Amino acid sequence: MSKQSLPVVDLQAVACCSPIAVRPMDAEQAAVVAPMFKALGDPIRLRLMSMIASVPEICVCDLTPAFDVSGPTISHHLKVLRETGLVDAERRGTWVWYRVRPEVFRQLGALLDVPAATSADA
Amino acid sequence: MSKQSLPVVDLQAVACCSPIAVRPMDAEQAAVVAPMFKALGDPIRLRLMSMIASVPEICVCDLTPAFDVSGPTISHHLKVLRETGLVDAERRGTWVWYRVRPEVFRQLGALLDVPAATSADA
DNA sequence: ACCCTGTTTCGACGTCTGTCAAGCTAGAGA
DNA sequence: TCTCTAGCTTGACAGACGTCGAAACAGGGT
Repeated sequence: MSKQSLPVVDLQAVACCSPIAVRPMDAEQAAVVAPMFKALGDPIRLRLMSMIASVPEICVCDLTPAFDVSGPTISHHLKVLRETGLVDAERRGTWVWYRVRPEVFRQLGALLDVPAATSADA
Repeated sequence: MSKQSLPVVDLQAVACCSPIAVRPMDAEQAAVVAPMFKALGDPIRLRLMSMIASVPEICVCDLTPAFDVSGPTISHHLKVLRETGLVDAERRGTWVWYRVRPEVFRQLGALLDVPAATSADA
């Protein structure tokens, strides 16, 4: 479980970024951030992420029934979200609980911010 | 050029969405939005997007030299961004100019917003 | 006509997706 | 404590999809 092996999401690299509508991203930043967007680029993972993000924490047993794919498939997708550092998992007794990593999630959102008066507003 | 064939980005479906940290996304919303995140899920496309978003508009001739891949490859990635509806292209004389579609871009960012006091803050 | 810019086509290669089967962990019952 | 069962994850595989470049094509200037 990722409780004891939290993926090192070079938060520095993300946290120091301005919104992409403000300053172009360099290659290293892009290499760190792209996998996160990629992880959200699958409908199932996006829904998983939204289900996890909209509550403090949620049990896998509540996630799986919401989809038409098998348990292992959900587990695979959750693994992608975990390895990308977007979510954190913890086993408590029989069940595994997932929750978002707010710092990572927030930074990701910050990249897409559109500052009030940006040229992109044209 | 996509000037005369702007991809219909069911903006309704996106615009009506709360941030995913507020309310889980249904399958249809996810199907519309996921391709956009997917488009940003490649380091080259992410950098292209950031270069385009950080200025009012930009010429392909300024984009291509910034990367170590061939012209056709850049063109491929730009096509993905175009077809996803994230950017718009227009030929003016010899060169093609790209610019973001602010509504789409803004809505995408809104999905990742973290409302001030959300449970995700735990 | 010729050249330049950018896109498209096509093919090779790698990566991702989803299922089945097996493995592992935790709690329940004897 | 030992075994049984449930819950999830991991491994291995086949099929689908994405990535990239060489070459061919179209649009525009001169």
